[in-house]
This record gives sequence, C-alpha cells and structure tokens, in this order.
Amino acid sequence: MNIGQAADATGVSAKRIRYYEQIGLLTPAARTESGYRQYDGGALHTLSFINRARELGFSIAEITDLLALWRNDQRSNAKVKTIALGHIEALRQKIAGMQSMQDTLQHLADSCDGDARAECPILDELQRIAS
Amino acid sequence: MNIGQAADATGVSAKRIRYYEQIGLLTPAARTESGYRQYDGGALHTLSFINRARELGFSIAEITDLLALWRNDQRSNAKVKTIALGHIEALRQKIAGMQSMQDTLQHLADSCDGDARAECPILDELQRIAS
DNA sequence: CCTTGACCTTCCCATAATGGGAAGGAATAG
DNA sequence: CTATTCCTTCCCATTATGGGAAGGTCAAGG
Repeated sequence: MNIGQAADATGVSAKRIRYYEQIGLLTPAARTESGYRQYDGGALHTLSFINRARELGFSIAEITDLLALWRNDQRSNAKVKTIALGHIEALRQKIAGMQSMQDTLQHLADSCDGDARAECPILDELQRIAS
Repeated sequence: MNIGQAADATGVSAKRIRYYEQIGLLTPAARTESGYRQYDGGALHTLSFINRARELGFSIAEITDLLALWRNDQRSNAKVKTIALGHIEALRQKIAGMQSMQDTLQHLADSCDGDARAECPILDELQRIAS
C-alpha cells in the first residue's frame, strides 16, 4: 500500500507520515525498488493510534512515550496513566485560562453597544490596564 | 528610556519589543546617536495595551486591527465589538474541543487503576479506535 | 509503444510568536 | 581605566504541519 492510500485510510496526511518517519516517531517504512514507501496493516494501525492521540491533544513527545509503552509492554499501565493524568491537568489549566479570557471579553463586549457614539469599554479596558 | 526599562515597565520582553517593531506592529522607536531605542510614556502605553491584548488571547493580526482602531478613531466601537465577538466565539469553540478531550481522557484514566496486571483502557481505546 | 495524468520522491521555504545566544559596540559604576 | 551591564544586529531553534518545485514512476488508454 502506497503512502497516499495509507493517508486516506488513517486520516494522516502523506506529509505528516513522512514527517513522523523523519523525526523517528515511525520506524522507516519498507520501500519498493523504485523507492515508494509501503504500508501494511500494522503500520496503518500505528498511524491511526497516532492520529487519535493527536486528536486527544497529546504532543508528539508524549505520543513517542505512549507508543513505546504500547509496543514494548502493554502492561505498563501506571506509566500510561501518569502520562494521561499529566495531560489532563495541563488541559485543565489551559481551559481555565481560556475560560477566564472568554469571560473577561464577554463582559467587555456586553458593555459595548456597538454604537459609534456610545460606550465601548473594550478599548477603555485595554487602555486602563495599560496605564 | 531604554528598551530594557521599557520591558520591565510593561512586561513585554525586549525581544518581543524588537519583534513587534520589526513586523510593523509598533512604529520604529526613536534612536539615540549610538543607536539605542528610546521609549516614552506613549510607547509604554501602547506596549502595555499590546501585552494585555496578548494576555486576552488576541493574535498579533487582531491586535494590529485593534491598535489601528484605538489610534485612529476611538469611536469605531462596532468594529471593535465585532473583533471581540469573533474572538469570543473562537475561544468558545477551542474550549469546547479541549473540554471534550479532557472528558474523554478523564474517563479513560478513571477506568485505569494503574496496576500492572489490571485493566487500563487508555491504550486499548487508542487501539480500538485505531483499528 | 507512447503519452497523459495521477502518484511518488526529496528538498527547501513558510507559518506564529517568541527565546537563546553570539559577536561586538556603548554606557556606567567603581 | 576597567569591569559589568546594557544595547545592537544576525542567525538558529521551537511545534507540527502545509505548500510547492523539480523530477522519477506507474497505470490506463489511444
């Protein structure tokens, strides 16, 4: 199976597949005589694993760890859980920050009636805090 | 006032200040004879405005627009509000996505007792969806 | 058999918004 | 006068990907 078909089958673009191979996340694919990369079911499996983990927000570095655990020892559950919990906590903090940001902006926008002559504290707020 | 003091006063690193000037977000600072950039109250004001907007998650491109509105016509409230509302909506979607991510991971982690011999569906889930 | 189009290869550049650091000049404190 | 701190520009690195060029390959149809 060529890289394009593997891409279609897994939702990972050919560009990404080559990149993952280049940085060592994937072991180099077998090649045909003419140099085309070949993928089999196992490779597709790994690619889909990676794709799903990316969708869940894991970084490439984290996926490197997850893949190593997945490949080497499916019973290293504690490590897997530790990685997941760390990621959950990071997500929690990011979400809290963005939520606070959103609340502030919503508050400002609510107070701005969008009329050219009336109050719009959005700029005022930026300016106030700025000074 | 030199760039280092401006950085301390506004919380924008010297690196960032030079970068903002380079990309045209800031008008080039005045220079001393020896080439040192000089900053006055107005510049500090602008820098703090930018910093606050960055903290609120506005992109440089959005801040460019905000700054233009701020400088040129403080009564373009409708445009300002439009930019803010667009940003709020983008934040809402990002937060929802991350929240969903976090929920999924939390669910998986809850089902994983971290014992080497027991169930840990984190990898299983990745694998299941992967197949 | 040859052409055409779709596919593959590698290589380089670009993104967003910084940080790091080197090489060298300038200001300041002792 | 010198040591230290600050400034300058310039180049490279980051993260994870996309875009595109130049060129080789494969399959199908005329």
